[in-house]
Amino acid sequence: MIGDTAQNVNGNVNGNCVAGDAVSTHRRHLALELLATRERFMQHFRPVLTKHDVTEQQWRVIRALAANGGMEPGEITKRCVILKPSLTGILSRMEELGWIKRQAHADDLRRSVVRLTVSGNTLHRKIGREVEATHTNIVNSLGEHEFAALHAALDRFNAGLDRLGSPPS
Amino acid sequence: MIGDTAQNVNGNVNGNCVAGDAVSTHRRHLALELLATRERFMQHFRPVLTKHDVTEQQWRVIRALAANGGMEPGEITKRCVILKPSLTGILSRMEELGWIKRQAHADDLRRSVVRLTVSGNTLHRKIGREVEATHTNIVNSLGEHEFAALHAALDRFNAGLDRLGSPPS
DNA sequence: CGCATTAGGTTAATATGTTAACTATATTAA
DNA sequence: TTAATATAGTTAACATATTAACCTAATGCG
Repeated sequence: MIGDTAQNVNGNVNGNCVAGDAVSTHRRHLALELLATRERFMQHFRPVLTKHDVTEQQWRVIRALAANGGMEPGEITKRCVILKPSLTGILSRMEELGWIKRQAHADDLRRSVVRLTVSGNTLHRKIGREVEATHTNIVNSLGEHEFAALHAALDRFNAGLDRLGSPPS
Repeated sequence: MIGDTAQNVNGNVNGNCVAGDAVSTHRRHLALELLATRERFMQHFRPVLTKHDVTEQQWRVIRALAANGGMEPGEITKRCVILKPSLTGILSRMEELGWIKRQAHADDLRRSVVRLTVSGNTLHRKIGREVEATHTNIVNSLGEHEFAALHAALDRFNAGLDRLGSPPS
């Protein structure tokens, strides 16, 4: 990835705007940049997860359960940013792997409560150590300020989205 | 979504840290927050795309092609943050829909060049107008500063990742 | 030239994302 | 109490994500 200027067939370089574009093609695309940044960041952690045969989503669920101790699927979907139909399969597989268990809710027969098993907790500690170590390395390399600044910018942006309200679903 | 404090079965609230957690469960998770923020932001645009039966990924490709006029698949994967195996199917479907065409590369028989068709360009202008309008609404509501600040924070963070180099693949 | 290596894309298998429809249970109100 | 409605999860169908293996064409080099 060194020296590939990514010049396309038209002779344009790096997506610079060309005259005559009807719709704005030159502004920055926040959603794409959030995606790209997350992707670059995650690349540092993916080897750790892959090594332990855990998917990103499974790791998110494990971390949420380790932090909260017992959650209903509905809670998990919100905290882990996973849609309900996806979570159904994710939990099924995690249950088969013996990492979690589901128990029925006493009052409401629709609901259930998900918990980490002992081996699930063990897995969390094992992977967690490596993830934290990797994270610490990156923080030390980039500086805590960069992280704090990005978190702060995200907070302010989210606060703005809060004020804006929900989109017309 | 008003007044749901998300209290879990253990009585903990909002994922606050519990005593005795072996691995750090209280720090902020940047990757998750980038994902969540992007998701919340995208919710405002999803209705527009859905209305025109275009997926997020297809829209990214359309926008990239509209801005660059002709790209090789390899370029598209980088700009749109789509892996090669995924792009294969995405381009096939877009070709069937008549939005793009592929032509062979003169020199290198492995490569190909992807371009928007006339109807692909029409679709881009149509959706683009609505997307830009939505975007303008959000910017006006949140203030340009919030966007600029987040973009700047992302830039600085990415610069830090640049200095860090590629992860051990 | 002949061969090993590299690069651009595709295929395959499995997991997840996304929307809509559906089941079972709860809740609400007439 | 009953009928309408709402809620928690699942199922179904298709699109995309992810990794590994594969295929073909191009490159580098002896």
